[in-house]
Amino acid sequence: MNAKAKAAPKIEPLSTRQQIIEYSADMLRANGFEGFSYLDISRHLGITKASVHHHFPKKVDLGLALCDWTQDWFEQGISHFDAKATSNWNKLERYVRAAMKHSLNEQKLCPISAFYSDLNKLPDSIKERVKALDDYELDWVTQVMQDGIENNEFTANQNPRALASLFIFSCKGALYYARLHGKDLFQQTMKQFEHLIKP
Amino acid sequence: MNAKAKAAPKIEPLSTRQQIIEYSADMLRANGFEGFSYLDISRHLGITKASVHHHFPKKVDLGLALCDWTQDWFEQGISHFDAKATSNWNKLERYVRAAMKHSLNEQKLCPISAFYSDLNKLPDSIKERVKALDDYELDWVTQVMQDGIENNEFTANQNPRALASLFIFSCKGALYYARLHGKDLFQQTMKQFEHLIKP
DNA sequence: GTCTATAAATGGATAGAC
DNA sequence: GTCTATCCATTTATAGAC
Repeated sequence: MNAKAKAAPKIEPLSTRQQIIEYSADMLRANGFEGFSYLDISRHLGITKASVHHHFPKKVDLGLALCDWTQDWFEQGISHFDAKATSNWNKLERYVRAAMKHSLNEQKLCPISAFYSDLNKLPDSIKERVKALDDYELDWVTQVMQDGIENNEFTANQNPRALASLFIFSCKGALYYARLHGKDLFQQTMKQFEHLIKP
Repeated sequence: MNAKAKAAPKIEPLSTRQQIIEYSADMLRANGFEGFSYLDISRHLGITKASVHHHFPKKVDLGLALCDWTQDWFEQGISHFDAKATSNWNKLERYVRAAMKHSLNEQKLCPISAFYSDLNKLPDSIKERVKALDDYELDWVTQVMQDGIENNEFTANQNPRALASLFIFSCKGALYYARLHGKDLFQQTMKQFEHLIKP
Protein backbone atom coordinates (compact mmCIF):
# COMPACT_ATOMS: atom_id res chain seq x y z
CA MET A 1 0.00 0.00 0.00
CA ASN A 2 1.47 3.23 -1.14
CA ALA A 3 0.28 6.43 0.45
CA LYS A 4 0.87 8.27 -2.80
CA ALA A 5 -1.56 6.09 -4.78
CA LYS A 6 -4.61 8.01 -3.51
CA ALA A 7 -6.00 9.40 -6.72
CA ALA A 8 -4.91 6.64 -9.12
CA PRO A 9 -3.19 9.25 -11.27
CA LYS A 10 -3.20 8.81 -15.02
CA ILE A 11 0.34 8.79 -16.26
CA GLU A 12 0.24 11.19 -19.15
CA PRO A 13 3.40 11.78 -21.14
CA LEU A 14 4.96 15.10 -20.31
CA SER A 15 4.61 17.84 -22.87
CA THR A 16 7.80 18.97 -24.57
CA ARG A 17 7.56 22.21 -22.67
CA GLN A 18 7.38 20.34 -19.39
CA GLN A 19 10.25 18.04 -20.36
CA ILE A 20 12.38 21.08 -21.10
CA ILE A 21 11.61 22.52 -17.69
CA GLU A 22 12.30 19.28 -15.83
CA TYR A 23 15.62 18.71 -17.55
CA SER A 24 16.62 22.35 -17.16
CA ALA A 25 15.83 22.19 -13.45
CA ASP A 26 18.16 19.21 -13.14
CA MET A 27 20.91 21.01 -15.00
CA LEU A 28 20.32 24.21 -13.06
CA ARG A 29 20.77 22.37 -9.79
CA ALA A 30 23.95 20.71 -11.02
CA ASN A 31 25.67 23.55 -12.90
CA GLY A 32 23.83 26.82 -12.39
CA PHE A 33 21.84 28.82 -14.90
CA GLU A 34 24.81 29.57 -17.15
CA GLY A 35 25.95 25.98 -16.85
CA PHE A 36 23.61 24.48 -19.43
CA SER A 37 22.60 25.50 -22.94
CA TYR A 38 19.82 25.08 -25.47
CA LEU A 39 22.12 22.59 -27.19
CA ASP A 40 22.23 20.44 -24.03
CA ILE A 41 18.45 20.48 -23.82
CA SER A 42 17.96 19.71 -27.51
CA ARG A 43 20.34 16.77 -27.33
CA HIS A 44 18.66 15.39 -24.23
CA LEU A 45 15.18 15.58 -25.77
CA GLY A 46 16.25 14.57 -29.28
CA ILE A 47 14.96 17.76 -30.90
CA THR A 48 16.72 20.78 -32.36
CA LYS A 49 17.76 23.97 -30.64
CA ALA A 50 15.23 25.87 -32.75
CA SER A 51 12.46 23.75 -31.27
CA VAL A 52 13.56 24.62 -27.77
CA HIS A 53 13.48 28.29 -28.75
CA HIS A 54 9.90 27.77 -29.91
CA HIS A 55 8.89 26.98 -26.32
CA PHE A 56 11.16 29.52 -24.64
CA PRO A 57 12.23 32.19 -27.15
CA LYS A 58 14.88 33.72 -24.86
CA LYS A 59 16.77 32.03 -22.11
CA VAL A 60 15.35 34.50 -19.62
CA ASP A 61 11.90 33.05 -20.43
CA LEU A 62 13.16 29.64 -19.47
CA GLY A 63 14.71 31.12 -16.34
CA LEU A 64 11.44 32.64 -15.24
CA ALA A 65 9.66 29.35 -15.89
CA LEU A 66 12.26 27.71 -13.65
CA CYS A 67 11.44 30.25 -10.95
CA ASP A 68 7.78 29.28 -11.22
CA TRP A 69 8.74 25.63 -11.05
CA THR A 70 10.84 26.29 -7.96
CA GLN A 71 8.04 28.19 -6.29
CA ASP A 72 5.59 25.32 -6.85
CA TRP A 73 8.14 22.83 -5.59
CA PHE A 74 8.66 24.89 -2.46
CA GLU A 75 5.03 25.58 -1.73
CA GLN A 76 4.19 21.92 -2.07
CA GLY A 77 7.01 20.90 0.24
CA ILE A 78 6.19 23.47 2.86
CA SER A 79 2.45 22.84 2.92
CA HIS A 80 3.26 19.15 3.28
CA PHE A 81 5.61 19.82 6.23
CA ASP A 82 3.01 22.04 7.88
CA ALA A 83 0.30 19.42 7.48
CA LYS A 84 2.25 16.38 8.65
CA ALA A 85 4.72 17.65 11.24
CA THR A 86 4.19 16.69 14.86
CA SER A 87 6.19 19.61 16.31
CA ASN A 88 8.12 22.65 15.21
CA TRP A 89 11.36 20.75 15.44
CA ASN A 90 9.78 18.04 13.31
CA LYS A 91 9.06 20.65 10.64
CA LEU A 92 12.76 21.42 10.46
CA GLU A 93 13.56 17.71 10.45
CA ARG A 94 11.28 17.20 7.48
CA TYR A 95 12.87 20.16 5.71
CA VAL A 96 16.30 18.64 6.28
CA ARG A 97 15.15 15.20 5.17
CA ALA A 98 13.74 16.68 1.97
CA ALA A 99 17.04 18.45 1.34
CA MET A 100 18.84 15.14 1.79
CA LYS A 101 16.50 13.27 -0.50
CA HIS A 102 16.33 15.82 -3.30
CA SER A 103 19.77 17.36 -3.15
CA LEU A 104 22.33 15.57 -1.02
CA ASN A 105 21.79 12.15 -2.56
CA GLU A 106 21.88 13.53 -6.09
CA GLN A 107 24.92 15.73 -5.46
CA LYS A 108 22.85 18.72 -6.47
CA LEU A 109 21.89 22.03 -4.92
CA CYS A 110 18.43 23.24 -4.06
CA PRO A 111 17.10 25.24 -7.02
CA ILE A 112 17.25 28.56 -5.19
CA SER A 113 20.92 28.15 -4.22
CA ALA A 114 21.60 27.05 -7.78
CA PHE A 115 20.61 30.47 -9.09
CA TYR A 116 23.20 31.96 -6.75
CA SER A 117 25.98 30.28 -8.71
CA ASP A 118 25.63 32.85 -11.49
CA LEU A 119 23.91 35.56 -9.51
CA ASN A 120 25.74 38.55 -10.98
CA LYS A 121 25.08 37.42 -14.52
CA LEU A 122 21.35 36.89 -14.13
CA PRO A 123 18.85 39.30 -15.67
CA ASP A 124 17.24 41.56 -13.09
CA SER A 125 13.85 39.96 -13.60
CA ILE A 126 15.24 36.63 -12.40
CA LYS A 127 17.20 38.18 -9.52
CA GLU A 128 13.96 39.67 -8.22
CA ARG A 129 12.26 36.29 -8.34
CA VAL A 130 15.18 34.63 -6.54
CA LYS A 131 15.01 37.24 -3.80
CA ALA A 132 11.27 36.61 -3.42
CA LEU A 133 11.86 32.85 -3.22
CA ASP A 134 14.50 33.40 -0.53
CA ASP A 135 12.10 35.57 1.43
CA TYR A 136 9.37 32.99 1.18
CA GLU A 137 11.65 30.32 2.59
CA LEU A 138 13.11 32.57 5.25
CA ASP A 139 9.63 33.68 6.38
CA TRP A 140 8.51 30.11 6.78
CA VAL A 141 11.54 29.03 8.83
CA THR A 142 11.29 32.21 10.91
CA GLN A 143 7.71 31.35 11.81
CA VAL A 144 8.73 27.82 12.79
CA MET A 145 11.49 29.20 15.01
CA GLN A 146 9.16 31.71 16.62
CA ASP A 147 6.50 29.09 17.33
CA GLY A 148 9.16 26.72 18.64
CA ILE A 149 10.53 29.34 21.01
CA GLU A 150 7.06 30.18 22.32
CA ASN A 151 6.41 26.46 22.84
CA ASN A 152 9.67 26.03 24.74
CA GLU A 153 10.76 23.54 22.12
CA PHE A 154 13.79 25.74 21.42
CA THR A 155 15.95 27.68 23.87
CA ALA A 156 14.61 31.07 24.86
CA ASN A 157 15.91 34.57 24.10
CA GLN A 158 16.78 33.96 20.48
CA ASN A 159 16.08 36.14 17.47
CA PRO A 160 13.77 33.94 15.36
CA ARG A 161 14.80 35.47 12.04
CA ALA A 162 18.53 35.26 12.75
CA LEU A 163 18.03 31.71 13.95
CA ALA A 164 16.22 30.95 10.71
CA SER A 165 18.98 32.37 8.55
CA LEU A 166 21.56 30.46 10.58
CA PHE A 167 19.62 27.27 9.96
CA ILE A 168 19.14 27.88 6.24
CA PHE A 169 22.74 28.90 5.65
CA SER A 170 24.02 25.87 7.52
CA CYS A 171 21.80 23.56 5.60
CA LYS A 172 22.62 25.00 2.18
CA GLY A 173 26.29 25.47 2.94
CA ALA A 174 26.46 21.83 3.96
CA LEU A 175 24.91 20.83 0.62
CA TYR A 176 27.57 22.84 -1.19
CA TYR A 177 30.36 21.20 0.75
CA ALA A 178 28.86 17.73 0.48
CA ARG A 179 29.63 17.70 -3.25
CA LEU A 180 33.35 17.64 -2.40
CA HIS A 181 33.47 16.34 1.16
CA GLY A 182 30.71 13.76 1.31
CA LYS A 183 27.50 13.44 3.26
CA ASP A 184 28.81 13.04 6.78
CA LEU A 185 29.56 16.71 7.23
CA PHE A 186 25.95 17.54 6.33
CA GLN A 187 24.54 15.22 8.94
CA GLN A 188 26.94 16.22 11.67
CA THR A 189 26.28 19.88 11.07
CA MET A 190 22.51 19.44 11.25
CA LYS A 191 22.89 17.39 14.42
CA GLN A 192 25.03 20.10 15.94
CA PHE A 193 22.41 22.71 15.11
CA GLU A 194 19.76 20.63 16.85
CA HIS A 195 21.97 20.29 19.89
CA LEU A 196 22.46 24.07 20.04
CA ILE A 197 18.85 25.16 19.85
CA LYS A 198 17.16 22.50 21.95
CA PRO A 199 17.14 23.22 25.65
CA MET B 1 51.47 56.30 12.20
CA ASN B 2 50.48 53.30 10.18
CA ALA B 3 51.16 49.85 11.57
CA LYS B 4 51.60 48.51 8.09
CA ALA B 5 54.47 50.88 7.27
CA LYS B 6 57.07 48.70 9.04
CA ALA B 7 59.37 47.83 6.19
CA ALA B 8 58.99 50.97 4.07
CA PRO B 9 58.00 48.81 1.10
CA LYS B 10 59.11 49.84 -2.35
CA ILE B 11 56.09 50.13 -4.58
CA GLU B 12 57.12 48.19 -7.62
CA PRO B 13 54.73 47.91 -10.54
CA LEU B 14 53.10 44.52 -10.67
CA SER B 15 54.30 42.13 -13.33
CA THR B 16 51.80 41.30 -16.06
CA ARG B 17 51.55 37.83 -14.63
CA GLN B 18 50.67 39.24 -11.23
CA GLN B 19 48.16 41.67 -12.71
CA ILE B 20 46.46 38.79 -14.47
CA ILE B 21 46.19 36.91 -11.20
CA GLU B 22 44.86 39.87 -9.25
CA TYR B 23 42.22 40.71 -11.81
CA SER B 24 41.27 37.07 -12.22
CA ALA B 25 40.89 36.72 -8.47
CA ASP B 26 38.49 39.66 -8.51
CA MET B 27 36.49 38.17 -11.34
CA LEU B 28 36.54 34.74 -9.74
CA ARG B 29 35.07 36.14 -6.55
CA ALA B 30 32.37 38.00 -8.48
CA ASN B 31 31.39 35.46 -11.14
CA GLY B 32 33.07 32.11 -10.53
CA PHE B 33 35.79 30.43 -12.56
CA GLU B 34 33.66 30.04 -15.69
CA GLY B 35 32.39 33.56 -15.27
CA PHE B 36 35.36 35.36 -16.80
CA SER B 37 37.42 34.80 -19.92
CA TYR B 38 40.82 35.52 -21.40
CA LEU B 39 39.07 38.22 -23.41
CA ASP B 40 37.94 39.94 -20.19
CA ILE B 41 41.47 39.82 -18.84
CA SER B 42 43.04 41.08 -22.06
CA ARG B 43 40.62 43.99 -22.26
CA HIS B 44 41.23 44.93 -18.64
CA LEU B 45 45.02 44.91 -19.03
CA GLY B 46 45.05 46.38 -22.53
CA ILE B 47 46.86 43.42 -24.08
CA THR B 48 45.72 40.63 -26.40
CA LYS B 49 44.31 37.25 -25.51
CA ALA B 50 47.44 35.63 -26.96
CA SER B 51 49.55 37.51 -24.44
CA VAL B 52 47.46 36.20 -21.60
CA HIS B 53 47.93 32.70 -22.98
CA HIS B 54 51.68 33.32 -22.90
CA HIS B 55 51.54 33.60 -19.11
CA PHE B 56 48.93 30.89 -18.56
CA PRO B 57 48.77 28.60 -21.61
CA LYS B 58 45.59 26.80 -20.47
CA LYS B 59 42.90 28.14 -18.23
CA VAL B 60 43.57 25.35 -15.77
CA ASP B 61 47.06 26.83 -15.27
CA LEU B 62 45.47 30.10 -14.31
CA GLY B 63 43.07 28.24 -12.03
CA LEU B 64 45.88 26.54 -10.18
CA ALA B 65 47.69 29.86 -9.81
CA LEU B 66 44.49 31.23 -8.28
CA CYS B 67 44.50 28.33 -5.83
CA ASP B 68 48.05 29.27 -4.82
CA TRP B 69 47.00 32.88 -4.48
CA THR B 70 44.06 31.83 -2.30
CA GLN B 71 46.25 29.68 -0.10
CA ASP B 72 48.69 32.56 0.50
CA TRP B 73 45.81 34.89 1.23
CA PHE B 74 44.41 32.43 3.75
CA GLU B 75 47.66 31.59 5.45
CA GLN B 76 48.47 35.23 5.91
CA GLY B 77 45.06 35.97 7.35
CA ILE B 78 45.10 33.06 9.72
CA SER B 79 48.62 33.61 11.01
CA HIS B 80 47.65 37.22 11.61
CA PHE B 81 44.53 36.21 13.57
CA ASP B 82 46.53 33.72 15.62
CA ALA B 83 49.18 36.32 16.42
CA LYS B 84 46.90 39.19 17.35
CA ALA B 85 43.78 37.65 18.85
CA THR B 86 43.13 38.09 22.54
CA SER B 87 40.85 35.06 22.90
CA ASN B 88 39.41 32.23 20.86
CA TRP B 89 36.23 34.15 20.34
CA ASN B 90 38.32 37.10 19.19
CA LYS B 91 39.89 34.86 16.54
CA LEU B 92 36.44 34.20 15.12
CA GLU B 93 35.60 37.88 15.38
CA ARG B 94 38.68 38.75 13.35
CA TYR B 95 37.78 36.10 10.80
CA VAL B 96 34.30 37.59 10.46
CA ARG B 97 35.66 41.12 10.26
CA ALA B 98 38.03 40.06 7.47
CA ALA B 99 35.12 38.47 5.61
CA MET B 100 33.21 41.73 5.93
CA LYS B 101 36.10 43.83 4.75
CA HIS B 102 37.17 41.68 1.82
CA SER B 103 33.88 40.21 0.68
CA LEU B 104 30.75 41.74 2.15
CA ASN B 105 31.67 45.33 1.31
CA GLU B 106 32.69 44.43 -2.22
CA GLN B 107 29.64 42.23 -2.86
CA LYS B 108 31.99 39.36 -3.58
CA LEU B 109 32.52 35.86 -2.26
CA CYS B 110 35.57 34.48 -0.55
CA PRO B 111 37.79 32.86 -3.19
CA ILE B 112 37.16 29.33 -1.95
CA SER B 113 33.38 29.67 -2.12
CA ALA B 114 33.78 31.24 -5.53
CA PHE B 115 35.21 28.01 -6.91
CA TYR B 116 32.06 26.27 -5.73
CA SER B 117 29.98 28.25 -8.21
CA ASP B 118 31.24 26.07 -11.05
CA LEU B 119 32.32 23.08 -9.02
CA ASN B 120 31.08 20.37 -11.36
CA LYS B 121 32.79 21.94 -14.36
CA LEU B 122 36.21 22.35 -12.75
CA PRO B 123 39.13 20.12 -13.76
CA ASP B 124 39.92 17.51 -11.13
CA SER B 125 43.28 19.10 -10.36
CA ILE B 126 41.49 22.27 -9.21
CA LYS B 127 38.78 20.38 -7.31
CA GLU B 128 41.49 18.68 -5.28
CA ARG B 129 43.07 22.00 -4.42
CA VAL B 130 39.70 23.47 -3.41
CA LYS B 131 39.08 20.52 -1.12
CA ALA B 132 42.49 21.02 0.47
CA LEU B 133 41.78 24.72 0.98
CA ASP B 134 38.46 23.85 2.64
CA ASP B 135 40.19 21.40 4.94
CA TYR B 136 42.83 23.93 5.86
CA GLU B 137 40.14 26.43 6.85
CA LEU B 138 37.98 23.87 8.61
CA ASP B 139 40.95 22.54 10.60
CA TRP B 140 41.82 26.01 11.80
CA VAL B 141 38.28 26.85 12.93
CA THR B 142 37.95 23.42 14.55
CA GLN B 143 41.05 24.07 16.62
CA VAL B 144 39.70 27.45 17.70
CA MET B 145 36.42 25.84 18.74
CA GLN B 146 38.18 23.08 20.65
CA ASP B 147 40.44 25.52 22.50
CA GLY B 148 37.45 27.74 23.22
CA ILE B 149 35.47 24.85 24.67
CA GLU B 150 38.37 23.77 26.86
CA ASN B 151 38.75 27.36 28.07
CA ASN B 152 35.05 27.60 28.89
CA GLU B 153 34.77 30.46 26.43
CA PHE B 154 32.16 28.44 24.54
CA THR B 155 29.39 26.23 25.91
CA ALA B 156 30.44 22.71 26.80
CA ASN B 157 29.51 19.37 25.21
CA GLN B 158 29.80 20.49 21.62
CA ASN B 159 31.44 18.74 18.70
CA PRO B 160 34.24 21.16 17.73
CA ARG B 161 34.32 20.11 14.08
CA ALA B 162 30.55 20.29 13.63
CA LEU B 163 30.57 23.64 15.39
CA ALA B 164 33.28 24.79 13.01
CA SER B 165 31.36 23.75 9.91
CA LEU B 166 28.23 25.41 11.29
CA PHE B 167 30.20 28.61 11.74
CA ILE B 168 31.83 28.51 8.31
CA PHE B 169 28.60 27.66 6.49
CA SER B 170 26.73 30.43 8.27
CA CYS B 171 29.40 32.93 7.46
CA LYS B 172 29.71 31.99 3.81
CA GLY B 173 26.00 31.49 3.33
CA ALA B 174 25.43 34.96 4.71
CA LEU B 175 27.92 36.36 2.18
CA TYR B 176 26.00 34.67 -0.62
CA TYR B 177 22.70 36.11 0.56
CA ALA B 178 24.14 39.54 1.23
CA ARG B 179 24.56 40.08 -2.50
CA LEU B 180 20.76 40.12 -2.86
CA HIS B 181 19.52 40.92 0.62
CA GLY B 182 22.04 43.41 1.98
CA LYS B 183 24.48 43.39 4.86
CA ASP B 184 22.12 43.32 7.82
CA LEU B 185 21.36 39.65 7.52
CA PHE B 186 25.09 38.87 7.68
CA GLN B 187 25.58 40.80 10.88
CA GLN B 188 22.46 39.49 12.59
CA THR B 189 23.36 35.93 11.72
CA MET B 190 26.88 36.26 13.11
CA LYS B 191 25.50 37.87 16.27
CA GLN B 192 23.04 35.02 16.67
CA PHE B 193 25.86 32.50 16.35
CA GLU B 194 27.80 34.26 19.07
CA HIS B 195 24.75 34.22 21.31
CA LEU B 196 24.32 30.47 20.77
CA ILE B 197 27.83 29.34 21.58
CA LYS B 198 28.73 31.66 24.43
CA PRO B 199 27.63 30.43 27.83
C1' DG C 1 5.77 22.04 -33.26
C1' DT C 2 9.44 20.70 -35.59
C1' DC C 3 12.86 21.24 -38.98
C1' DT C 4 17.10 23.46 -41.91
C1' DA C 5 19.94 27.15 -42.32
C1' DT C 6 22.24 30.85 -40.74
C1' DA C 7 23.93 34.76 -38.05
C1' DA C 8 27.09 37.21 -34.88
C1' DA C 9 29.57 36.89 -30.75
C1' DT C 10 32.38 34.48 -27.57
C1' DG C 11 35.59 31.01 -25.55
C1' DG C 12 39.76 28.48 -25.34
C1' DA C 13 43.69 27.68 -27.84
C1' DT C 14 47.85 27.73 -31.24
C1' DA C 15 51.47 29.19 -34.89
C1' DG C 16 54.64 32.21 -36.00
C1' DA C 17 56.44 37.16 -36.76
C1' DC C 18 58.59 41.08 -34.17
C1' DG D 1 56.45 39.42 -23.98
C1' DT D 2 53.59 41.02 -27.12
C1' DC D 3 51.45 41.02 -31.46
C1' DT D 4 48.47 39.35 -35.80
C1' DA D 5 46.08 35.88 -37.65
C1' DT D 6 43.59 31.93 -37.46
C1' DC D 7 41.11 27.66 -35.76
C1' DC D 8 37.14 25.27 -34.22
C1' DA D 9 33.46 24.54 -31.04
C1' DT D 10 29.80 26.64 -28.54
C1' DT D 11 26.06 29.97 -27.32
C1' DT D 12 22.06 32.65 -28.01
C1' DA D 13 18.98 33.80 -31.31
C1' DT D 14 16.17 34.44 -35.82
C1' DA D 15 13.92 33.50 -40.51
C1' DG D 16 11.29 30.73 -42.96
C1' DA D 17 9.90 25.99 -44.96
C1' DC D 18 7.06 21.79 -43.78
